Amino acid sequence: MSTSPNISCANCRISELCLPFSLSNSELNLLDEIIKRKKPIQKNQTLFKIGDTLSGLYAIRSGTFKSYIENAQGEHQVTGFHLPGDVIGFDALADKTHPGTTQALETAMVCEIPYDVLDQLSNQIPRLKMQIMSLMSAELNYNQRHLLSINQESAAQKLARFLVKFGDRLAERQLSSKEFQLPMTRTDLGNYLGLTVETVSRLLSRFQQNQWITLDKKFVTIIDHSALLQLTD
Amino acid sequence: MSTSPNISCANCRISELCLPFSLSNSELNLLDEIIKRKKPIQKNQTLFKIGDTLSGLYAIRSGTFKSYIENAQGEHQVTGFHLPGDVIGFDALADKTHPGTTQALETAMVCEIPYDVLDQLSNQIPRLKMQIMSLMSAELNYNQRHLLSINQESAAQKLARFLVKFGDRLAERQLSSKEFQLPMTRTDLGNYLGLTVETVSRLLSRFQQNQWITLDKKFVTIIDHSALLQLTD
DNA sequence: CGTTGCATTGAGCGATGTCAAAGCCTGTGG
DNA sequence: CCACAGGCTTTGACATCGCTCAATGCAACG
Repeated sequence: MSTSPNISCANCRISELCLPFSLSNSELNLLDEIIKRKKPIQKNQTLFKIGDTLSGLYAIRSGTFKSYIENAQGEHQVTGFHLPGDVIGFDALADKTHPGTTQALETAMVCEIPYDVLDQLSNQIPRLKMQIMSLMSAELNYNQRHLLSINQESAAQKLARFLVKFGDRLAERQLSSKEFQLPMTRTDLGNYLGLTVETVSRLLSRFQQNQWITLDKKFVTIIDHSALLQLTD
Repeated sequence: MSTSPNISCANCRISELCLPFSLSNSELNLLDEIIKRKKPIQKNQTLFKIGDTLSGLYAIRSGTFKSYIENAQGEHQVTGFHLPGDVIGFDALADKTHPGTTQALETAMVCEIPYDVLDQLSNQIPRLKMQIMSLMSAELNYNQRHLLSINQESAAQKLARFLVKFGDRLAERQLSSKEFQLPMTRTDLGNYLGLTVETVSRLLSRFQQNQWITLDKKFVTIIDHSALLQLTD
């Protein structure tokens, strides 16, 4: 089954990721009607920008994205990387405006869930409302864990944890947790982890020397998973 | 008007903070019926602990709290400080279990909004549902900004920003943004900001030497607000 | 009045940032 | 198809900010 533009929610292979709750067929069909399938988004194109009015939430069908906010001087802070099945845009619900920019790291497909219709529909389908709250809650949790890592771990620990977690997220999507592409640049990765590019590069080299991973540009193979894990706790 | 245990939502002086949306009187009365007013929570007592089953959300009527999560070794990461009017517990919605502990920093009063009733009521009052999502979204935003500060700013910048922001949050509550108690220990503050106690202590001393603040134990007076602001951008 | 937790201050060091240079891809246009 | 430009990555030398370790001070409380 492909992720072609015209597939329905009921048949979408990532529906259990983006809205992983047991909706009835009739509920799924309701949802299906409101979802807009957008045309492909090319690498480096933005899905929305800082200050854009909230149009809707987005479920990623394929491809990966990064999100970032800016400080007063226009410097970026990468706030997350998003994979197929992720739903993004929750941070815009508060003031109906996106606080950050979300940009494709490779060609991607998304479904838009228009905000106003979602609002109505979540009244008709209580489970949908709960599901959205649950996703937002999970994001809060994820960010808390990230803060813990950022604040308390060494550069090597942060990077090792990132690699393992990224693999875990891929595994949830039936992909290999041990062999994968890192879709982001070293700079983006360093920015996310609070490290400089140079540190990221040096550490990746060291991990490779230690025979913990192999590296071919953006392609990572985790050889010694337990060594990485051990570093993180 | 006091924050006595038996006051109704309609008359609560912080209702526009904890649920700052225009509910009709009948809606307010509905909300009023479900809210449990808890007995006072003493300093160092916990409101809930890591792993506790979600009972409900909590609106703080008076007092302050800190929240923290733990890593595998039991080390704490302070994830936030909560003031009157804040609603906490959203991070437990995902798996109906609190991922962290919330502890009173001084004697406090809270209202509990039982989860199951909230769930039902949010179906009857769509605006309540939106309000909750909005609060969660705002928390996501706040955490993103915190990450930016943690990752990109120097120790002095982080601390200066914290002092200004804390003052701002007090101002939103009609309290002085320039003269206030820091309810947390230096250790908690350092932990939150990703700094050691010693660094926090040294910086506070330096800020005082620079005539930017005065310090008397936990009581802070901001003398040169603009100097602190300037440091942060 | 002793104990205990919290805060302050100093000295020294090390992890990570900064600065610099070179190499390597990728995409583009001739 | 090749040459070039620009961006990304790697590696090295060096500097420094904030951490670690240690000691002292201070206040609250039993």
